[in-house]
Amino acid sequence: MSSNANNCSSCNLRELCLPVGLSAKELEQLDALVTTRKRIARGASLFRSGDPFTALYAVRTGFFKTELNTSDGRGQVTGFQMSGELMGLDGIVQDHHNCDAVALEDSEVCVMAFERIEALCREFDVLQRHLHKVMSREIVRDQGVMMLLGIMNAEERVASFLANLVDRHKARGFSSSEIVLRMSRRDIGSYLGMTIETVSRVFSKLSQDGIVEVNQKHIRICDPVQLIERAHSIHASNDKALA
Amino acid sequence: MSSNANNCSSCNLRELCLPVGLSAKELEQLDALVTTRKRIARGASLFRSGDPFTALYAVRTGFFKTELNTSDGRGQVTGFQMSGELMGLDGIVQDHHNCDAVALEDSEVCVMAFERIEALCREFDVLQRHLHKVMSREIVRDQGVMMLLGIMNAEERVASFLANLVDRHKARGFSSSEIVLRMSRRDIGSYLGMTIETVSRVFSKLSQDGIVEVNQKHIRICDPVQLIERAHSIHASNDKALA
DNA sequence: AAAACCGCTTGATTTAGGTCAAACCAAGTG
DNA sequence: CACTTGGTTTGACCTAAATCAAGCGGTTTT
Repeated sequence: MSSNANNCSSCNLRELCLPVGLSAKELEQLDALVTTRKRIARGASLFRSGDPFTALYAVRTGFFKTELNTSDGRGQVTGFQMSGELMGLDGIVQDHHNCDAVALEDSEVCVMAFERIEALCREFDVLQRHLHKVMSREIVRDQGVMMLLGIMNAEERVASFLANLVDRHKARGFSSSEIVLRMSRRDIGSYLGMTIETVSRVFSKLSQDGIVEVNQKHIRICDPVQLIERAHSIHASNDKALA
Repeated sequence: MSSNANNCSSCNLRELCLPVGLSAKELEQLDALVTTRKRIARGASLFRSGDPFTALYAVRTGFFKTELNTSDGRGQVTGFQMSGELMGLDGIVQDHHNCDAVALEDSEVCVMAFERIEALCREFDVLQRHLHKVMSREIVRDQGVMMLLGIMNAEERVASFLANLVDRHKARGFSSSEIVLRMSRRDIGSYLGMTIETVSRVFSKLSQDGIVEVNQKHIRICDPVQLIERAHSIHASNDKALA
């Protein structure tokens, strides 16, 4: 029994979460990486800003948001994490976490002690390279969000957000036309730097234009091509580029 | 002669750029890290999006911006780098760079072959930890920019930007009250997600309020305390937090 | 030295998205 | 079942910042 044993080598998220191309022997070592699992109930935090940093976490099942909280109680959602994705990289630099990780549904994470990760990385260059790629990917992702917040209008932001979710669903073999939003409009608004009202209005607009069907948290992508169009139009003043 | 020899152990930027607490033997190894130096003229690029990734770069002298360019010719400045700061981390994940690094004045960088960095990190855990901290710091910095772009108004953005520059000048032992902006208003606007006109207006406002004196690229910080105040006021609607 | 140019500032006007307010709609709950 | 409650939608109005436009020093060109 227990075919979903407590190891990475048999995990079906391996290709998303951990490096490919490891030898059998290396894979064995890898299984030593995940020391424990942890269940987080919907609404609870995996870690909070200021908590001591000891481990990285991979989402096994469920869905998370990470957010920064300001002194005045407002917050900025910095990302959403789904199965196979990592959390906690922000904690390395100061040995404590710099954001909150909140479960948006009942979730389970793999706990990987960072000391152990580092030790293994010193032994296996493939794993080392993978860790560096994971961190680099996070940097590139963050820069994409900067771009979104810096130069895109409301419609482009929402379209990018949806297109991105679709991609990540596809990568997991989920339906790419039918997605269920795990986060509230407030979270979406915070992530995209706009109010819930504007998020709602853009959803309605995309719906009117036949690109998506919106039913509360249920989104059907009717026209994925148009969706990507909307994500990349980058203002109306494209004419400058032509001149 | 040549007391500014081609090694890290004698570089006065070491504390910013590389880890402290290395033994003499480790420092020797470290000197093997910087294989070459490279001069970049003002306006020239150190690397461009799409270039193959082979190395990380530390600014030795000068000043850089990194920016993402969109298909339509618009760009988003993602950061400014001064002496001791690293560039190129974005390139690891896909083995090619994901942004352009442009010198804003005649500059010199230390070239550190990434393969060699990784090899040394497998040997020295102190260096390994340092590299991870550097990457984590970049992630935390990026999240700070997200916050800036997501929830701050124009004045807060500009004040944060200036306060940040002041901090980095301090860390280098430069004057903290007198700074020279190396970048154009356009670059500042792009970084802060606003137009050059708005940047200019906020500078004028801060100047009228006696917080700074602005003379083209020369900025005198008259009231650093007030400057930080302005950076953190986070809208006028703080009352919610009190309720 | 006039002219053309470039980056910056300032003013007038417009607009995208924020704010305020009301209604709507599921999902609990007494 | 009426009644909260909390998230969402929609409409009316407002404002911060964008856009449009003009002028202002420097600096380079001719």
